[in-house]
Amino acid sequence: MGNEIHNKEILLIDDEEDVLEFLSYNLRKEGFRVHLAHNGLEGIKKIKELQPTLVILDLMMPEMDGIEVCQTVRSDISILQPIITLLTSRAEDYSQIAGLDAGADDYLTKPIRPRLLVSKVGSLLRRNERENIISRSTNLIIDRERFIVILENEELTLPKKEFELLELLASKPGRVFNREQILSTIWGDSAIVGERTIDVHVRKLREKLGNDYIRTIKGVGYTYHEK
Amino acid sequence: MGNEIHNKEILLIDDEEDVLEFLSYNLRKEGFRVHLAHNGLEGIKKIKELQPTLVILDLMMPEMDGIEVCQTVRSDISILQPIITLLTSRAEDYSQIAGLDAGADDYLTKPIRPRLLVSKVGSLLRRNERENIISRSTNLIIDRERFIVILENEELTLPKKEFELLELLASKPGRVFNREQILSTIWGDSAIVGERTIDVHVRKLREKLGNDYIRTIKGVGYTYHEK
DNA sequence: TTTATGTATTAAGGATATATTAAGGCTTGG
DNA sequence: CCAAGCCTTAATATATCCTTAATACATAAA
Repeated sequence: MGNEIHNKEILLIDDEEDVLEFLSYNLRKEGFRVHLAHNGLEGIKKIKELQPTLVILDLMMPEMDGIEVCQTVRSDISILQPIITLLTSRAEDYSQIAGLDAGADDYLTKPIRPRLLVSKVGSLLRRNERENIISRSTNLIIDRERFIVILENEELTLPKKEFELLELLASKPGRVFNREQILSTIWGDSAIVGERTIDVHVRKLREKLGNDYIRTIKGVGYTYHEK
Repeated sequence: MGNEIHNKEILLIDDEEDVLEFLSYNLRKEGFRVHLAHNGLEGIKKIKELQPTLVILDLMMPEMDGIEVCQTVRSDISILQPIITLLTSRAEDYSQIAGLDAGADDYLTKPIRPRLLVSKVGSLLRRNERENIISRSTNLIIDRERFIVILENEELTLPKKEFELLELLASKPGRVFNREQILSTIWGDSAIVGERTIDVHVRKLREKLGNDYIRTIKGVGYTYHEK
């Protein structure tokens, strides 16, 4: 252990020196590249400088608490959005939800166990570099990193929703996704948009890909199918 | 509520005790039979022991995360394959798709709303009651996920009603379904359609499958029979 | 053989789900 | 601030599926 190489920056923001030390010690031991900040303002400044992949952020801090930092970061378009994990004490269950509302991705509960910390961080970072979808038979590549689609050697840049929709459908060629599944995956469980919206995006995709890739199963859903 | 009887095993795998408690409480209240595991390895062990119908699996766990568990389970042919649902945090949007790639069937997003949980679990278990139908002797496969029928290596896409009718008949080869049963299964108990409608759908099926599969028992009903 | 009963077959219309288009509101980048 | 592009909605068009109804056929009972 500790001999894995990580090339992503992690920023820890906490007002308590011991926590910073504890976290950074355990993460550095495993080869993570860790930076520190002692309060919210310094944290935001360093986020802009370092463009970290992951930020671990204490919820309780003087001056500017975790939620505020989170909201500030999320609403600042000049920031390359990091994964944000909140540090909370066990009993503050509601703060977790408030944190998620503010745009946090996950949370860690104190007291923190080193092994859990390390594996969670590893898992969060891994999640960040997802595999591309490649389908040989249809000659389709979905490049998640560059956010482009390559179809029959032609490069396409799709708008976000279209990209996500194609990504979902192509993730399981042949499988029929019903409207409910599509809505909850792409728009979230509290789906606010009308069902017709899906049709429109499908339309756009067909316009760009051709009509042969996405098949409608009337009354059931849509499916991406290999030719 | 809670007075329904479920005879299928559900396994929850999560490293956080509170989550396990929250989930199991809400599911048990509704009469589901719930088992617990605290990490991936224990989870896999219990999957082998219990052969659960449904596994709810946290994506983020120390040691072995949800994706790994999922892949392990899916590639182990000694395991009677359960339905796998991943628990994800809200903002990890694409992990849902990564999860699908890894062989998960569905996912739940944290924070979890009890009602959504219960209804989703119910519908997942129900889905499982009608698994894919495979008949060796007639060379028929009914693939519900892809919503297609494969007969003698030929792929057919049937309209919804025809699909459902064939699905019903083929679920018990040799058994005769009377019109009442067919109506209430496919059209629901508040059947509004005339009986002749069934004949028409049978006709369409015979047109597509050939005349040898669905047999009429005059005055009684229809049956799917092996050759 | 005739009649009665239940099913088969066909075509047409109605019903429903989806396709298509255009427009408006929003966000974003210059 | 304007221009461009994106997302969603709403209105309309289209397509496919479902159902009905009319007629033909088959079988068994009278």
